[in-house]
Amino acid sequence: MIRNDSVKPRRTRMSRADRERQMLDVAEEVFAERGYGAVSMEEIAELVGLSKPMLYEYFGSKEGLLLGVIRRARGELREVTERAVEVGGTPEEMLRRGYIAYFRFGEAHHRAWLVLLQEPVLVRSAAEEIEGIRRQQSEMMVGLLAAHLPDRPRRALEAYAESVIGACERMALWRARNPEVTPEEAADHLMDLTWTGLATLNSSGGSA
Amino acid sequence: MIRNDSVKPRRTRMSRADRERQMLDVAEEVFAERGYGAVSMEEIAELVGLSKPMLYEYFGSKEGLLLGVIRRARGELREVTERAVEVGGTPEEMLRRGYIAYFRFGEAHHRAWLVLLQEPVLVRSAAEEIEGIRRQQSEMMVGLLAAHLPDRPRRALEAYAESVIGACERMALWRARNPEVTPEEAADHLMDLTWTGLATLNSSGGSA
DNA sequence: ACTAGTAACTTACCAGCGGTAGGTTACCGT
DNA sequence: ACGGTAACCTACCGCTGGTAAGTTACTAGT
Repeated sequence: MIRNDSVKPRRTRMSRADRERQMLDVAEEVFAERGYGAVSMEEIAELVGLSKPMLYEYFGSKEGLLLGVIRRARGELREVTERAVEVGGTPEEMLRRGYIAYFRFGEAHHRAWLVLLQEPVLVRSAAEEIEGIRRQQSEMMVGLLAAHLPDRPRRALEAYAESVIGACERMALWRARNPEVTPEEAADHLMDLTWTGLATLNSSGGSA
Repeated sequence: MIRNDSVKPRRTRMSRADRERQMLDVAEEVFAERGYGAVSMEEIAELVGLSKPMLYEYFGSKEGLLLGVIRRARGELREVTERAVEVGGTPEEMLRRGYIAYFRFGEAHHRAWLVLLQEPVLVRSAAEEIEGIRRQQSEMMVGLLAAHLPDRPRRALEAYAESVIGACERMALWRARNPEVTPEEAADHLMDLTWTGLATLNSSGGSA
């Protein structure tokens, strides 16, 4: 049988792990670029250079694929922020370093970032999965706050943690619209709000 | 021709405005309950008691329907918070009243609320629409802050506003998981964080 | 070097969804 | 009584997510 590689190019077979990473890369890019709903599985498969059923073998469903993308990105983010916080120092320094790490991650992985911030709540079945990761994020934050505010009830600390995370996410989105703002600057603004507080901000210096 | 009303019940014809409101009510409930992706237009039409093309005549597309739900809810929310802030008083009072109004709205319209917070990210066009409304939200917040912090550059005020909005949204989601937290309590926590600031929080009283 | 096994990959299909064209029915003004 | 029009329906289409069943290429054992 004659092979015509120019029409049907030789598909290089890959190991499970490599293929999976490649699929996630493609999905991440295209979800971020055009949105989950606007991209078909067929199209993703074509971009990867495979046929659709392969995606389903690896991820089970379209939701599963999105979930894979989100999980990977969240994992990397968690690693980065935790490392930044675990250096130690005063609570203020830790908080600030955490903020900076968070925004730097957004800069470096900015495609993954968009997916992470914009798509997660979509998937109903993924809600629990996401919830777990969030709880980790929140736990870390609560731990940090507990060291600094030992007298506060845990409920209050949870509320602070949740609010801080929300502020971070929104700030990251704002930064995406204002790319000239550096991670350090963004962190300064957040420190002004969450650390110094609006009350004392008009008398003290704060960020420029 | 013989009419059998028990099989095909008499559909009460309604005026444009009434039908539209009814459609939005149904869509809001079912989107919140099961998620945008898990509900078909056919099903919504059936719940309304009409056939599918009617939905398309009114809203153009499924996205359009979601957009309608979101727009209505956002409009109501904006109205409520603006009214709460426009009463005047010190910046601190205004901010606190704004928070409370925000969380009270979440309690009163809690189905609409879930749609509002969770679904926009899914649909691209909806996300853009939302962005506009958010900008209004942000504008209002910047105005409030500008009165209190006249010396800050506008860029910083924008950053604060954005962060505060993010904190609110996240806090609302947290409250959905902890229903025993009252709107006033949630507002107190947010005031602790954004007004008093974490730095001064361990020495001053703050919320219980 | 030949075969057997298996893991990677494909073609070909389906049900159900969003969306639409074109016809039908009930209400209103005259 | 009778158009006219606005509300409404039936019947269809193309495409998408998802799957069953078969094919191809790499690998290990002899």
